Amino acid sequence: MTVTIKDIAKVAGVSYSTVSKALNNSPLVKEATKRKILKVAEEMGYEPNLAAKQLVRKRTDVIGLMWPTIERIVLATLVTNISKAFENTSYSMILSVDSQETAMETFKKFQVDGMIIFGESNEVSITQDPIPFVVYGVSGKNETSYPIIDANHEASMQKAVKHLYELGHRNITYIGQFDTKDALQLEKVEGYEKAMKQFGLEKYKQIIDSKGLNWFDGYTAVEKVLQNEGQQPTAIIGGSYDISGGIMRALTEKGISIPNDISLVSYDNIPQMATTEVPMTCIGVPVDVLAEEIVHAIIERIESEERVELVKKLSPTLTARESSGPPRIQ
Amino acid sequence: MTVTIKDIAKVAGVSYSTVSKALNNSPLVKEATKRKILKVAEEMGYEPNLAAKQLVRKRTDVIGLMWPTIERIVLATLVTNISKAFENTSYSMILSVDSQETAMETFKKFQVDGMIIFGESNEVSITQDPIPFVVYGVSGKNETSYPIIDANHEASMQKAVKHLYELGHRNITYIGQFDTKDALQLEKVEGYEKAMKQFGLEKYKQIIDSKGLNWFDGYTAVEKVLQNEGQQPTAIIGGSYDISGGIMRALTEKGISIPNDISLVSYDNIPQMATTEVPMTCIGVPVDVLAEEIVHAIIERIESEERVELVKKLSPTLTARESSGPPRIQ
DNA sequence: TTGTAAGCGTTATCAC
DNA sequence: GTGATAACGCTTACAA
Repeated sequence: MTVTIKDIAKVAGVSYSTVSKALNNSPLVKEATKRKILKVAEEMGYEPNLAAKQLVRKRTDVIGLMWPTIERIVLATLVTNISKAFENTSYSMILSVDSQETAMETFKKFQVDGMIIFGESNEVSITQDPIPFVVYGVSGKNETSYPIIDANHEASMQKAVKHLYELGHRNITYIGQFDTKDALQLEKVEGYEKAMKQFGLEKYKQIIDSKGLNWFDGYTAVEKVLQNEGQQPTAIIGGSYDISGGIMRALTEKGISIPNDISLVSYDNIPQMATTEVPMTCIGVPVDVLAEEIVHAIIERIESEERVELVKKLSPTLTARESSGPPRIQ
Repeated sequence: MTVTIKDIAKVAGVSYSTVSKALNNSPLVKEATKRKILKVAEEMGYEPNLAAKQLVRKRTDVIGLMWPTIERIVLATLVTNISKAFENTSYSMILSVDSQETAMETFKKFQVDGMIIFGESNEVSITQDPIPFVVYGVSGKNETSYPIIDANHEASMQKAVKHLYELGHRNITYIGQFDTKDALQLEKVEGYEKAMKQFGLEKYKQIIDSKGLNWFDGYTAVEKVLQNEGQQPTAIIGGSYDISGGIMRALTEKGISIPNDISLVSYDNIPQMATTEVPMTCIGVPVDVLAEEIVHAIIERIESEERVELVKKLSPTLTARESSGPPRIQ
């Protein structure tokens, strides 16, 4: 038999409402009794019944995370981090890998207090729903009716170029996905272009379309770079963790030393960047920070009345590692 | 305000206990009233309250899936499929990506009816817990106290070799991870060895250690194969989806035609195999079948008393596609 | 500071 | 067939 507050009450010799108060750490109960009750509860192996609690409190302290496309590793890392971030809060998290509709159903059923939604294109259907949520994705230029957490991709590229510029680089090439509808990728490219302009490096500008976001896309793109006539880059910015991994591999195989011959800076600020063949300099919002922000955002959304600041753009960080250094003196 | 059965009762002009019965499709209520009540419920947008239901029924119809390592893609596909498989049942699924302990807590909190656990090495701590579960992983040779769903890896390799043998191949090389503690990988290698022996191909046996399970590991392994002296293989078996992808790429790049010069068969039977550069012949338990079996197993575990058949080994299927064909006539 | 009791939305057991 | 009514385990006024 599972033990309830009534059982505890009997053993502790108090009424069960007192037990309830003690368990909820209410100031209305004397310290001594509180301690005693807590001790008894502990001994009896009491586990609160969420369903009962929920029935009266009308809330679950649970957040649902909607993640329809589980097959991208950077997001996997983010999910893990979000999950961790919740451990320091009074909320816990459940995850659904179903379609938005199915996920919504599940979450409604469990009566989650809020939702985190991954994805760029968000169905309007969601908006009219009463349960609070935040979206992690590209905010774009248009207005939204729902809150979006986004990274400042422009600022990222700006920092990357600045870093390389200050090291002395001028020939800085960007390798990333270009011919796509993915707003995130496009923002990266734009950011690169702006930054190059800002530093007066327009004539050195070179964008290589990796065609995709995977390891191999970076690997093959290097070929294109090397085959290009004219000036060779002294530095490359890779558009994603996977792409940069491929770039690094390809350079190494060709006997091109990183960073002595070519410096490499990668988008995506995740811990895995520290353990690449050559530890990778990277830019982006560190994934743990990102996770914290997302968690914070949804909790605030739930707990506070005000609906300010729909779009939140997070500032990126540049983490310098061995893959970038000054260019070889010509 | 959310609508409850009492609200429905008022509108429909019946008692709320009748509403409850009607909603649960009880035979104790007249067809006519049932229809009326259902209609009213529909119109009022009634959504049952899981917490209340759970409080009295002592069950949730929810299964928890524990998935601590979200960063392997084959498992991602499996999770998606399991999630889908649950749609045809009365259960729904929630997912935790936390450690076993944290996940257990969450699941206890929600009072899930059962759990599916991914992983090979399973802590004993689990075993003494009252909530039913099944494990998906390698069953190995020793006894277990808990039910395991596993694929028959030996049979897979046997089918792969048989397929190639019957096409006329003799020089069949296996590329996979070898120097590892991962029981699953070792079983594959063992299976290959047994199968080669069975078909009298021992002298053609060749195992290439890919060192890892990723795309690039397959890609580089091809180099080793080609550099080997002596007979070149006319067929290769790749140890995983990713490995085989790398193998395929490497062969294509070297101008080696698949399947004309070399046939390729891959482990892992997932839909993605149909969309590789050359559609891939593969072996393994089809992921949808696997999902169905897992779902079936946990439900049975929950609903039936008998505790038979702890280990369940699933039979693999060979799906023939374009990447394998008869060897070129010498 | 503690206890009593109402109520959260259901299901299930009776009686009518 | 249908309707009262007692649970389920908990929180929370309100009373003592």
